Amino acid sequence: MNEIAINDSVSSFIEWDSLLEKEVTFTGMVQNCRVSSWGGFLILRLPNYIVQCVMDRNSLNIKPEDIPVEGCVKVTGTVKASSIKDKAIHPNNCEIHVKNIEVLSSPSLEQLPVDTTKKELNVNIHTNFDKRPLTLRHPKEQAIFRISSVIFNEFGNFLTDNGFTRICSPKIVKTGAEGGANIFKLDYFGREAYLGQSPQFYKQMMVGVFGRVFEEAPVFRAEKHDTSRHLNEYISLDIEMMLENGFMDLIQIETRLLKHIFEKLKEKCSNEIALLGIEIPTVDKIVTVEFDEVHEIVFKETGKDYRGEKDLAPEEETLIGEYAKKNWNTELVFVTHYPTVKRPFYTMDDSTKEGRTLSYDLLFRGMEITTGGQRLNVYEDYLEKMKAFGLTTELFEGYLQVFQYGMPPHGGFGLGLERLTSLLCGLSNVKEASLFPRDINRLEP
RNA sequence: GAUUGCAUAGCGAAGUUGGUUAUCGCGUCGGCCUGUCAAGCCGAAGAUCACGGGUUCGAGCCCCGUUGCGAUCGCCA
Repeated sequence: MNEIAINDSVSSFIEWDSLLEKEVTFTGMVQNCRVSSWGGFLILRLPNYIVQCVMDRNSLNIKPEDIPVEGCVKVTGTVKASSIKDKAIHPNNCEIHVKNIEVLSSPSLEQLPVDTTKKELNVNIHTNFDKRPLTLRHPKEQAIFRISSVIFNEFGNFLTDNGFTRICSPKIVKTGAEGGANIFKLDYFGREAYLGQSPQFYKQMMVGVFGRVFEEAPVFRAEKHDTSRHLNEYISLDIEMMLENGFMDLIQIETRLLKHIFEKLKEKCSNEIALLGIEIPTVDKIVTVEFDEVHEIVFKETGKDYRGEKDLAPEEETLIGEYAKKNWNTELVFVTHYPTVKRPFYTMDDSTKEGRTLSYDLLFRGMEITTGGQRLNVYEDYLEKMKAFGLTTELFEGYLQVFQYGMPPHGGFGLGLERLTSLLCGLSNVKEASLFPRDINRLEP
Protein backbone atom coordinates (compact mmCIF):
# COMPACT_ATOMS: atom_id res chain seq x y z
CA MET A 1 0.00 0.00 0.00
CA ASN A 2 1.24 3.44 -0.91
CA GLU A 3 -0.16 6.64 0.46
CA ILE A 4 0.56 9.54 -1.88
CA ALA A 5 0.08 13.23 -1.17
CA ILE A 6 -2.33 15.04 -3.47
CA ASN A 7 -0.74 17.89 -5.41
CA ASP A 8 -1.41 20.08 -8.45
CA SER A 9 1.56 18.93 -10.54
CA VAL A 10 -0.62 18.25 -13.55
CA SER A 11 -2.14 21.72 -13.66
CA SER A 12 -1.57 23.10 -17.14
CA PHE A 13 -2.27 26.77 -16.51
CA ILE A 14 1.00 28.65 -16.25
CA GLU A 15 1.58 32.01 -14.53
CA TRP A 16 4.09 33.15 -17.12
CA ASP A 17 4.69 36.61 -15.62
CA SER A 18 5.72 35.14 -12.28
CA LEU A 19 8.20 32.82 -14.03
CA LEU A 20 10.24 35.61 -15.63
CA GLU A 21 13.98 35.00 -15.18
CA LYS A 22 13.22 31.65 -13.56
CA GLU A 23 14.22 28.21 -14.78
CA VAL A 24 11.44 25.97 -16.08
CA THR A 25 11.11 22.49 -17.55
CA PHE A 26 8.30 21.63 -19.96
CA THR A 27 7.38 18.71 -22.17
CA GLY A 28 5.78 19.64 -25.48
CA MET A 29 5.43 18.90 -29.16
CA VAL A 30 7.51 20.64 -31.81
CA GLN A 31 5.17 22.92 -33.74
CA ASN A 32 8.03 24.35 -35.77
CA CYS A 33 11.82 24.60 -35.63
CA ARG A 34 13.64 27.39 -37.44
CA VAL A 35 17.38 26.70 -37.50
CA SER A 36 20.02 29.37 -37.90
CA SER A 37 23.80 29.43 -37.67
CA TRP A 38 23.68 30.83 -34.15
CA GLY A 39 20.95 28.46 -33.01
CA GLY A 40 17.35 29.20 -33.89
CA PHE A 41 13.78 29.18 -32.70
CA LEU A 42 11.77 26.25 -31.46
CA ILE A 43 8.01 26.71 -31.38
CA LEU A 44 6.70 24.36 -28.74
CA ARG A 45 3.10 23.18 -28.39
CA LEU A 46 2.17 22.80 -24.71
CA PRO A 47 -1.26 22.13 -23.26
CA ASN A 48 -3.05 25.50 -23.71
CA TYR A 49 0.01 27.33 -25.01
CA ILE A 50 2.21 27.63 -28.07
CA VAL A 51 5.45 29.04 -26.74
CA GLN A 52 8.62 30.24 -28.43
CA CYS A 53 11.95 28.80 -27.30
CA VAL A 54 15.28 30.35 -28.27
CA MET A 55 18.22 28.05 -28.93
CA ASP A 56 21.81 29.22 -28.63
CA ARG A 57 23.99 26.67 -30.41
CA ASN A 58 26.95 27.34 -28.08
CA SER A 59 25.09 26.59 -24.87
CA LEU A 60 22.78 23.82 -26.06
CA ASN A 61 23.27 20.11 -25.47
CA ILE A 62 22.08 19.09 -28.97
CA LYS A 63 22.16 20.44 -32.54
CA PRO A 64 19.02 22.44 -33.41
CA GLU A 65 18.83 20.70 -36.82
CA ASP A 66 18.35 17.37 -35.02
CA ILE A 67 15.02 18.46 -33.53
CA PRO A 68 12.16 16.98 -35.58
CA VAL A 69 8.92 18.86 -36.31
CA GLU A 70 6.07 17.07 -34.49
CA GLY A 71 8.54 15.31 -32.27
CA CYS A 72 8.06 15.40 -28.51
CA VAL A 73 10.73 17.19 -26.50
CA LYS A 74 11.50 18.02 -22.90
CA VAL A 75 13.08 21.45 -22.61
CA THR A 76 14.78 23.20 -19.72
CA GLY A 77 15.52 26.89 -19.87
CA THR A 78 14.94 30.37 -18.50
CA VAL A 79 11.84 32.49 -19.13
CA LYS A 80 12.72 35.89 -20.63
CA ALA A 81 10.61 38.85 -21.69
CA SER A 82 9.99 39.10 -25.42
CA SER A 83 7.70 40.60 -28.02
CA ILE A 84 6.38 38.09 -30.53
CA LYS A 85 4.42 39.06 -33.64
CA ASP A 86 3.15 35.61 -34.63
CA LYS A 87 -0.52 35.46 -33.57
CA ALA A 88 -0.33 31.68 -33.29
CA ILE A 89 2.12 32.01 -30.42
CA HIS A 90 0.83 32.70 -26.94
CA PRO A 91 2.01 33.94 -24.54
CA ASN A 92 3.57 36.51 -26.88
CA ASN A 93 5.32 38.57 -24.21
CA CYS A 94 7.86 35.98 -23.12
CA GLU A 95 9.98 33.13 -24.42
CA ILE A 96 12.16 30.36 -23.05
CA HIS A 97 15.92 30.51 -23.55
CA VAL A 98 16.69 26.82 -23.50
CA LYS A 99 19.90 25.12 -22.40
CA ASN A 100 18.82 21.50 -22.49
CA ILE A 101 16.57 19.65 -24.91
CA GLU A 102 15.75 15.96 -24.71
CA VAL A 103 13.99 14.42 -27.72
CA LEU A 104 11.48 11.96 -26.27
CA SER A 105 9.94 10.82 -29.55
CA SER A 106 10.01 11.53 -33.28
CA PRO A 107 7.59 10.92 -36.17
CA SER A 108 8.26 7.57 -37.83
CA LEU A 109 7.70 9.03 -41.30
CA GLU A 110 10.59 10.53 -43.28
CA GLN A 111 8.27 13.29 -44.43
CA LEU A 112 4.95 14.35 -42.93
CA PRO A 113 2.11 14.31 -45.51
CA VAL A 114 1.11 17.94 -44.92
CA ASP A 115 3.02 20.97 -43.70
CA THR A 116 1.57 22.27 -40.44
CA THR A 117 4.30 24.84 -39.83
CA LYS A 118 3.00 27.59 -42.10
CA LYS A 119 0.57 30.40 -41.33
CA GLU A 120 -2.11 28.71 -43.44
CA LEU A 121 -2.64 24.97 -43.63
CA ASN A 122 -3.22 25.16 -47.40
CA VAL A 123 -4.78 21.74 -48.07
CA ASN A 124 -7.98 20.59 -49.76
CA ILE A 125 -10.84 19.74 -47.46
CA HIS A 126 -10.44 16.09 -48.53
CA THR A 127 -6.76 15.94 -47.60
CA ASN A 128 -7.50 17.86 -44.43
CA PHE A 129 -9.95 15.16 -43.28
CA ASP A 130 -7.86 12.21 -44.51
CA LYS A 131 -4.89 13.41 -42.43
CA ARG A 132 -7.02 14.76 -39.58
CA PRO A 133 -4.80 13.67 -36.64
CA LEU A 134 -2.04 15.81 -38.15
CA THR A 135 -3.97 18.70 -39.72
CA LEU A 136 -5.79 19.39 -36.44
CA ARG A 137 -2.39 20.30 -34.97
CA HIS A 138 -2.24 23.44 -37.12
CA PRO A 139 -2.86 26.49 -34.89
CA LYS A 140 -5.85 27.67 -36.92
CA GLU A 141 -7.48 24.23 -36.73
CA GLN A 142 -6.79 24.17 -32.99
CA ALA A 143 -8.44 27.56 -32.68
CA ILE A 144 -11.68 26.32 -34.26
CA PHE A 145 -12.00 23.54 -31.72
CA ARG A 146 -11.06 25.65 -28.73
CA ILE A 147 -13.90 27.95 -29.72
CA SER A 148 -16.18 24.94 -30.16
CA SER A 149 -15.14 23.69 -26.72
CA VAL A 150 -15.97 27.02 -25.07
CA ILE A 151 -19.37 27.13 -26.79
CA PHE A 152 -20.09 23.62 -25.53
CA ASN A 153 -19.02 24.43 -21.97
CA GLU A 154 -20.73 27.80 -21.75
CA PHE A 155 -23.97 26.39 -23.12
CA GLY A 156 -23.98 24.06 -20.13
CA ASN A 157 -22.75 26.67 -17.67
CA PHE A 158 -25.39 29.24 -18.58
CA LEU A 159 -28.22 26.74 -18.44
CA THR A 160 -27.03 25.20 -15.20
CA ASP A 161 -26.95 28.70 -13.68
CA ASN A 162 -30.52 29.23 -14.90
CA GLY A 163 -32.03 26.21 -13.25
CA PHE A 164 -31.61 23.62 -15.99
CA THR A 165 -30.55 20.06 -15.26
CA ARG A 166 -28.21 18.24 -17.63
CA ILE A 167 -29.57 14.97 -18.97
CA CYS A 168 -28.04 12.13 -20.97
CA SER A 169 -30.65 10.39 -23.08
CA PRO A 170 -30.13 7.05 -24.85
CA LYS A 171 -28.76 7.06 -28.39
CA ILE A 172 -29.93 3.53 -29.10
CA VAL A 173 -33.64 3.96 -29.62
CA LYS A 174 -36.73 2.13 -30.83
CA THR A 175 -38.17 4.96 -32.92
CA GLY A 176 -36.96 8.19 -34.40
CA ALA A 177 -38.48 11.53 -33.57
CA GLU A 178 -40.15 11.81 -36.97
CA GLY A 179 -41.43 8.27 -37.30
CA GLY A 180 -38.63 6.07 -38.58
CA ALA A 181 -37.46 7.52 -41.89
CA ASN A 182 -33.88 8.55 -42.55
CA ILE A 183 -32.42 7.08 -39.41
CA PHE A 184 -29.62 4.56 -39.07
CA LYS A 185 -30.83 1.05 -38.40
CA LEU A 186 -28.84 -1.32 -36.21
CA ASP A 187 -29.13 -4.81 -34.84
CA TYR A 188 -29.99 -4.84 -31.14
CA PHE A 189 -29.72 -8.43 -29.91
CA GLY A 190 -31.73 -9.56 -32.92
CA ARG A 191 -34.25 -6.76 -32.69
CA GLU A 192 -34.43 -3.69 -34.89
CA ALA A 193 -33.18 -0.50 -33.29
CA TYR A 194 -32.04 2.90 -34.48
CA LEU A 195 -29.47 5.56 -33.70
CA GLY A 196 -31.22 8.55 -32.20
CA GLN A 197 -31.78 11.44 -34.59
CA SER A 198 -32.86 13.73 -31.75
CA PRO A 199 -33.24 13.63 -27.96
CA GLN A 200 -36.71 15.14 -28.51
CA PHE A 201 -38.87 12.50 -26.80
CA TYR A 202 -36.54 12.10 -23.83
CA LYS A 203 -36.06 15.78 -23.14
CA GLN A 204 -39.85 16.24 -23.18
CA MET A 205 -40.28 13.34 -20.77
CA MET A 206 -37.69 14.94 -18.49
CA VAL A 207 -39.52 18.26 -18.41
CA GLY A 208 -42.15 16.38 -16.44
CA VAL A 209 -39.42 15.61 -13.91
CA PHE A 210 -37.14 18.64 -13.68
CA GLY A 211 -39.07 21.36 -15.50
CA ARG A 212 -35.93 22.56 -17.25
CA VAL A 213 -33.41 20.25 -18.91
CA PHE A 214 -30.63 20.36 -21.45
CA GLU A 215 -28.47 17.89 -23.30
CA GLU A 216 -25.30 18.18 -25.38
CA ALA A 217 -24.77 15.01 -27.34
CA PRO A 218 -24.37 13.54 -30.81
CA VAL A 219 -27.38 12.88 -33.02
CA PHE A 220 -27.44 10.77 -36.15
CA ARG A 221 -29.10 11.55 -39.47
CA ALA A 222 -29.15 8.95 -42.25
CA GLU A 223 -30.21 11.41 -44.91
CA LYS A 224 -28.09 11.30 -48.05
CA HIS A 225 -27.59 15.03 -48.10
CA ASP A 226 -24.31 16.09 -49.65
CA THR A 227 -23.84 19.78 -48.90
CA SER A 228 -21.50 22.11 -47.04
CA ARG A 229 -24.01 22.55 -44.20
CA HIS A 230 -24.87 18.93 -43.33
CA LEU A 231 -23.28 16.18 -41.30
CA ASN A 232 -24.60 12.68 -40.69
CA GLU A 233 -23.45 12.89 -37.09
CA TYR A 234 -23.37 16.20 -35.27
CA ILE A 235 -23.52 17.62 -31.77
CA SER A 236 -26.99 18.83 -30.90
CA LEU A 237 -27.27 21.38 -28.09
CA ASP A 238 -30.80 20.85 -26.84
CA ILE A 239 -33.00 22.39 -24.20
CA GLU A 240 -36.55 21.72 -23.13
CA MET A 241 -38.47 23.72 -20.49
CA MET A 242 -41.82 24.58 -18.97
CA LEU A 243 -43.24 27.75 -20.54
CA GLU A 244 -44.79 30.65 -18.63
CA ASN A 245 -45.40 32.96 -21.58
CA GLY A 246 -45.56 30.63 -24.55
CA PHE A 247 -42.80 30.15 -27.06
CA MET A 248 -41.45 33.67 -26.58
CA ASP A 249 -39.87 32.27 -23.40
CA LEU A 250 -37.70 30.13 -25.68
CA ILE A 251 -36.66 33.06 -27.84
CA GLN A 252 -35.80 35.04 -24.70
CA ILE A 253 -33.69 32.31 -23.17
CA GLU A 254 -31.95 31.42 -26.43
CA THR A 255 -31.01 35.06 -26.96
CA ARG A 256 -29.62 35.36 -23.44
CA LEU A 257 -27.82 32.06 -23.92
CA LEU A 258 -26.14 33.17 -27.14
CA LYS A 259 -25.29 36.54 -25.61
CA HIS A 260 -23.62 34.69 -22.74
CA ILE A 261 -21.72 32.35 -25.06
CA PHE A 262 -20.51 35.19 -27.29
CA GLU A 263 -19.34 37.23 -24.29
CA LYS A 264 -17.48 34.23 -22.87
CA LEU A 265 -15.86 33.59 -26.26
CA LYS A 266 -14.57 37.16 -26.34
CA GLU A 267 -13.25 36.70 -22.81
CA LYS A 268 -11.71 33.24 -23.10
CA CYS A 269 -10.79 32.93 -26.79
CA SER A 270 -9.17 36.28 -27.57
CA ASN A 271 -6.07 34.54 -28.97
CA GLU A 272 -8.14 32.29 -31.21
CA ILE A 273 -10.38 35.15 -32.38
CA ALA A 274 -7.33 37.24 -33.28
CA LEU A 275 -5.60 34.33 -35.01
CA LEU A 276 -8.64 33.51 -37.13
CA GLY A 277 -9.38 37.18 -37.73
CA ILE A 278 -13.05 36.73 -36.90
CA GLU A 279 -15.68 38.86 -35.25
CA ILE A 280 -17.99 37.67 -32.50
CA PRO A 281 -21.36 39.47 -32.63
CA THR A 282 -22.71 41.65 -29.87
CA VAL A 283 -26.26 40.69 -28.90
CA ASP A 284 -28.30 43.64 -27.67
CA LYS A 285 -31.81 42.99 -29.00
CA ILE A 286 -34.20 40.38 -30.34
CA VAL A 287 -35.48 40.52 -33.91
CA THR A 288 -38.35 38.25 -34.94
CA VAL A 289 -40.08 38.02 -38.30
CA GLU A 290 -42.98 35.79 -39.25
CA PHE A 291 -42.46 33.05 -41.83
CA ASP A 292 -44.89 34.59 -44.33
CA GLU A 293 -43.20 37.98 -43.95
CA VAL A 294 -39.89 36.48 -45.10
CA HIS A 295 -41.42 35.41 -48.42
CA GLU A 296 -42.86 38.91 -48.80
CA ILE A 297 -39.56 40.65 -48.03
CA VAL A 298 -37.66 38.40 -50.42
CA PHE A 299 -40.25 39.07 -53.13
CA LYS A 300 -40.16 42.81 -52.54
CA GLU A 301 -36.37 42.96 -52.46
CA THR A 302 -35.45 40.56 -55.26
CA GLY A 303 -38.60 39.82 -57.22
CA LYS A 304 -38.12 36.14 -56.41
CA ASP A 305 -41.53 34.73 -55.57
CA TYR A 306 -41.43 31.99 -52.96
CA ARG A 307 -44.86 32.96 -51.59
CA GLY A 308 -46.94 29.82 -51.24
CA GLU A 309 -43.83 27.67 -50.53
CA LYS A 310 -44.16 25.81 -47.23
CA ASP A 311 -40.52 26.24 -46.26
CA LEU A 312 -37.67 28.68 -46.68
CA ALA A 313 -35.20 27.95 -49.46
CA PRO A 314 -31.51 28.29 -48.49
CA GLU A 315 -31.40 31.24 -50.88
CA GLU A 316 -34.15 32.97 -48.90
CA GLU A 317 -32.32 32.37 -45.64
CA THR A 318 -29.20 33.96 -47.08
CA LEU A 319 -31.17 36.90 -48.45
CA ILE A 320 -33.06 37.55 -45.22
CA GLY A 321 -29.73 37.31 -43.37
CA GLU A 322 -28.27 40.06 -45.54
CA TYR A 323 -31.46 42.09 -45.29
CA ALA A 324 -31.48 41.82 -41.49
CA LYS A 325 -27.85 42.87 -41.21
CA LYS A 326 -28.46 45.89 -43.43
CA ASN A 327 -31.90 47.03 -42.27
CA TRP A 328 -32.27 45.70 -38.74
CA ASN A 329 -28.60 45.75 -37.70
CA THR A 330 -28.61 42.17 -36.48
CA GLU A 331 -27.02 38.87 -37.49
CA LEU A 332 -29.59 36.85 -35.53
CA VAL A 333 -33.11 36.59 -36.89
CA PHE A 334 -35.89 34.52 -35.33
CA VAL A 335 -38.28 33.37 -38.05
CA THR A 336 -41.55 32.37 -36.38
CA HIS A 337 -44.84 30.65 -37.25
CA TYR A 338 -43.69 27.99 -39.70
CA PRO A 339 -46.44 26.07 -41.50
CA THR A 340 -47.92 23.09 -39.64
CA VAL A 341 -47.17 20.74 -42.53
CA LYS A 342 -43.43 21.41 -42.31
CA ARG A 343 -43.15 20.82 -38.57
CA PRO A 344 -43.11 17.55 -36.61
CA PHE A 345 -46.33 16.22 -35.12
CA TYR A 346 -45.47 17.30 -31.56
CA THR A 347 -45.44 20.98 -32.58
CA MET A 348 -48.27 23.12 -31.22
CA ASP A 349 -50.39 25.03 -33.71
CA ASP A 350 -51.10 28.71 -33.30
CA SER A 351 -54.82 28.86 -32.54
CA THR A 352 -54.96 32.39 -33.97
CA LYS A 353 -53.22 31.63 -37.28
CA GLU A 354 -54.65 28.90 -39.49
CA GLY A 355 -52.03 26.35 -40.57
CA ARG A 356 -49.21 28.05 -38.63
CA THR A 357 -47.30 26.79 -35.61
CA LEU A 358 -45.87 28.26 -32.42
CA SER A 359 -42.40 27.42 -33.64
CA TYR A 360 -39.35 29.21 -34.96
CA ASP A 361 -36.02 28.84 -36.66
CA LEU A 362 -33.08 30.96 -35.65
CA LEU A 363 -31.05 32.17 -38.60
CA PHE A 364 -27.50 33.30 -37.90
CA ARG A 365 -25.66 35.05 -40.73
CA GLY A 366 -28.24 33.64 -43.11
CA MET A 367 -28.15 30.03 -42.00
CA GLU A 368 -30.49 28.01 -39.85
CA ILE A 369 -28.79 27.10 -36.57
CA THR A 370 -31.84 26.32 -34.43
CA THR A 371 -35.32 24.90 -34.67
CA GLY A 372 -37.54 25.34 -31.66
CA GLY A 373 -41.07 25.77 -30.53
CA GLN A 374 -43.86 24.99 -28.16
CA ARG A 375 -44.96 21.32 -28.01
CA LEU A 376 -48.34 19.76 -27.54
CA ASN A 377 -48.83 18.85 -23.89
CA VAL A 378 -52.29 17.22 -23.85
CA TYR A 379 -52.50 13.48 -24.59
CA GLU A 380 -55.60 13.71 -26.72
CA ASP A 381 -54.02 16.42 -28.86
CA TYR A 382 -51.19 14.02 -29.69
CA LEU A 383 -53.61 11.29 -30.75
CA GLU A 384 -55.46 13.75 -32.97
CA LYS A 385 -52.34 15.29 -34.53
CA MET A 386 -50.68 11.93 -35.16
CA LYS A 387 -53.81 10.68 -36.85
CA ALA A 388 -53.82 13.76 -39.07
CA PHE A 389 -50.15 13.10 -39.88
CA GLY A 390 -50.88 9.43 -40.70
CA LEU A 391 -48.78 8.11 -37.81
CA THR A 392 -49.70 5.07 -35.76
CA THR A 393 -49.36 5.49 -32.01
CA GLU A 394 -48.08 1.96 -31.33
CA LEU A 395 -44.43 2.78 -32.03
CA PHE A 396 -44.64 5.77 -29.72
CA GLU A 397 -46.23 4.26 -26.64
CA GLY A 398 -43.10 4.61 -24.53
CA TYR A 399 -43.07 8.31 -25.31
CA LEU A 400 -46.79 9.08 -25.30
CA GLN A 401 -47.30 7.69 -21.82
CA VAL A 402 -45.80 10.85 -20.35
CA PHE A 403 -48.75 12.89 -21.62
CA GLN A 404 -51.14 10.52 -19.86
CA TYR A 405 -49.35 11.32 -16.62
CA GLY A 406 -49.87 15.08 -17.08
CA MET A 407 -47.53 17.59 -18.68
CA PRO A 408 -47.16 21.37 -18.39
CA PRO A 409 -47.05 23.75 -21.33
CA HIS A 410 -43.51 23.33 -22.56
CA GLY A 411 -41.15 23.72 -25.46
CA GLY A 412 -37.52 23.69 -26.43
CA PHE A 413 -35.00 23.96 -29.19
CA GLY A 414 -31.99 22.29 -30.74
CA LEU A 415 -28.87 24.19 -31.73
CA GLY A 416 -26.31 22.71 -34.11
CA LEU A 417 -22.87 23.08 -32.50
CA GLU A 418 -20.91 22.66 -35.72
CA ARG A 419 -23.11 25.10 -37.60
CA LEU A 420 -22.71 27.76 -34.92
CA THR A 421 -18.95 27.17 -34.73
CA SER A 422 -18.46 27.24 -38.49
CA LEU A 423 -20.48 30.44 -38.88
CA LEU A 424 -18.59 32.15 -36.06
CA CYS A 425 -15.25 31.03 -37.49
CA GLY A 426 -16.16 31.95 -41.06
CA LEU A 427 -15.70 28.39 -42.36
CA SER A 428 -17.04 27.55 -45.80
CA ASN A 429 -18.07 24.01 -44.83
CA VAL A 430 -19.70 22.88 -41.57
CA LYS A 431 -17.58 19.71 -41.68
CA GLU A 432 -14.54 21.83 -40.87
CA ALA A 433 -16.11 22.43 -37.44
CA SER A 434 -16.29 18.68 -36.81
CA LEU A 435 -13.16 16.96 -35.47
CA PHE A 436 -13.75 13.77 -37.41
CA PRO A 437 -16.68 14.50 -39.73
CA ARG A 438 -19.12 11.83 -40.81
CA ASP A 439 -20.75 12.43 -44.16
CA ILE A 440 -22.21 10.32 -46.95
CA ASN A 441 -18.72 9.33 -48.13
CA ARG A 442 -16.59 9.49 -45.02
CA LEU A 443 -16.45 6.99 -42.18
CA GLU A 444 -12.82 7.47 -41.12
CA PRO A 445 -10.60 8.54 -39.56
C1' G B 1 -32.24 10.89 -55.88
C1' A B 2 -31.09 15.50 -59.21
C1' U B 3 -27.74 19.43 -61.39
C1' U B 4 -22.75 20.85 -62.11
C1' G B 5 -17.55 20.96 -61.79
C1' C B 6 -12.75 18.82 -60.58
C1' A B 7 -8.60 14.80 -60.54
C1' U B 8 -0.95 17.08 -62.73
C1' A B 9 5.53 15.33 -57.42
C1' G B 10 4.49 14.38 -50.12
C1' C B 11 1.13 19.24 -50.08
C1' G B 12 -1.02 23.50 -52.89
C1' A B 13 -1.34 25.11 -57.81
C1' A B 14 0.07 26.60 -63.54
C1' G B 15 0.01 24.21 -68.12
C1' U B 16 -2.18 28.83 -74.28
C1' U B 17 -5.17 26.29 -80.54
C1' G B 18 -3.37 19.08 -79.32
C1' G B 19 3.37 19.74 -80.77
C1' U B 20 10.37 18.58 -78.47
C1' U B 21 12.97 17.51 -71.93
C1' A B 22 5.44 18.94 -68.02
C1' U B 23 6.25 24.66 -64.86
C1' C B 24 5.93 27.30 -60.04
C1' G B 25 5.52 27.73 -54.53
C1' C B 26 5.78 24.89 -49.97
C1' G B 27 7.80 20.52 -47.86
C1' U B 28 12.14 16.84 -48.19
C1' C B 29 17.67 16.28 -48.73
C1' G B 30 22.73 18.96 -48.93
C1' G B 31 25.32 23.70 -48.06
C1' C B 32 25.27 28.81 -46.01
C1' C B 33 23.19 32.48 -42.58
C1' U B 34 23.63 36.46 -35.26
C1' G B 35 16.52 37.37 -33.42
C1' U B 36 13.21 34.57 -36.66
C1' C B 37 7.95 35.00 -36.36
C1' A B 38 4.46 32.04 -43.64
C1' A B 39 12.52 33.32 -41.44
C1' G B 40 16.27 34.22 -45.55
C1' C B 41 20.12 32.77 -49.51
C1' C B 42 22.41 28.78 -52.85
C1' G B 43 21.94 23.80 -54.77
C1' A B 44 19.70 18.73 -55.51
C1' A B 45 16.28 14.88 -55.68
C1' G B 46 11.19 14.06 -56.38
C1' A B 47 5.58 12.91 -61.70
C1' U B 48 2.97 5.88 -64.98
C1' C B 49 -0.49 13.92 -65.58
C1' A B 50 -6.64 9.06 -61.10
C1' C B 51 -7.70 4.26 -63.85
C1' G B 52 -9.32 1.81 -68.62
C1' G B 53 -10.41 2.49 -73.67
C1' G B 54 -10.80 5.69 -78.13
C1' U B 55 -9.65 9.82 -81.90
C1' U B 56 -4.87 11.65 -83.96
C1' C B 57 1.43 11.55 -87.24
C1' G B 58 1.31 13.26 -82.08
C1' A B 59 -2.96 13.63 -75.97
C1' G B 60 -1.83 16.47 -69.35
C1' C B 61 -5.17 18.99 -73.03
C1' C B 62 -10.40 16.18 -77.38
C1' C B 63 -14.28 11.82 -76.85
C1' C B 64 -16.45 7.43 -73.99
C1' G B 65 -16.49 4.51 -69.54
C1' U B 66 -14.92 3.60 -64.35
C1' U B 67 -13.37 5.30 -59.63
C1' G B 68 -12.58 9.21 -56.16
C1' C B 69 -13.65 14.16 -54.67
C1' G B 70 -15.87 19.35 -54.47
C1' A B 71 -20.19 22.66 -54.96
C1' U B 72 -25.49 23.23 -55.37
C1' C B 73 -30.84 21.36 -54.82
C1' G B 74 -34.35 18.27 -52.04
C1' C B 75 -34.09 17.53 -46.38
C1' C B 76 -32.44 19.53 -42.07
C1' A B 77 -29.31 21.64 -37.21
